Amino acid sequence: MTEATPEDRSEGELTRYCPLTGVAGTLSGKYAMQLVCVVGALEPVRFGAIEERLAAASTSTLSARLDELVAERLLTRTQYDEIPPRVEYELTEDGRELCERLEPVLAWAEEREAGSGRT
Amino acid sequence: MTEATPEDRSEGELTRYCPLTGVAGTLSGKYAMQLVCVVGALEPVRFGAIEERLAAASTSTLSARLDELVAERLLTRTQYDEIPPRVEYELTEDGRELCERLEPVLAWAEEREAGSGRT
DNA sequence: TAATCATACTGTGGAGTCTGAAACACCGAA
DNA sequence: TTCGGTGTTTCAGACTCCACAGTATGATTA
Repeated sequence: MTEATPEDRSEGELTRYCPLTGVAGTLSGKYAMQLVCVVGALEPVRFGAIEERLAAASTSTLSARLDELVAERLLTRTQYDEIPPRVEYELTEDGRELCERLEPVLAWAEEREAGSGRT
Repeated sequence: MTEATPEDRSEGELTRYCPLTGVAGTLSGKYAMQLVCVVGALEPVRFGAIEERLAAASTSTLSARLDELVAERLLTRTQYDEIPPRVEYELTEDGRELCERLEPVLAWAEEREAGSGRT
């Protein structure tokens, strides 16, 4: 019960980052963050187009991740009963909000990769 | 070679999100994002303090994640040869940049968890 | 007619990675 | 001698990912 160090670090917030539920957990999946941004950039976008951009991911992984994101209501899946089948993904409003916040992170990460002067 | 659909989506960017190297990969680890922000908020911070904030993660996971982040040069580890041992983690400049971009994401995610009106 | 194509997945097996509980190492203090 | 406080490492089990093949439908082609 040593609650003697609340660390009034002025930062103020410091909310409980603990349980990693919902979005935070979903975003830990491989390609999840990229996926959100890819959809955000191309929407409405079909499965095949996503595959092209994220060529490194397997279809099953993509499919799973997509399902998770839909379950989290970050994006919507619209299926057109045509032949051949067509499915389109779009961001929900929540998804768009997330995407906006995520983009700076990814952009920074890529830039960092690029200019990673090894020495 | 059907390069007929460059999708001049005006968004302009659309950089290759493909290989998921470096930071993007590291951030996919469980608690990685939270970890960066926790260190950012409390630095310089000791291992034990991190554990308190991220109580849901095990020490080994934390340790591994910390190592990865150090390897990515997102944070520094300073070990003091005292008894009992003391180790302090701090953000590097890169880490701080990342943290700044990450915080909006996490804040939003938490907020969303909180106000997840089920209907 | 029969074979082929296009799309968006789904299923399988195995390889690989990650996880948490507990044990470990250290040495001063009691 | 036993204890206490730190941070790291071990280990077996759980989980995730990948490559690849297969499913379904109907238009198109030979």
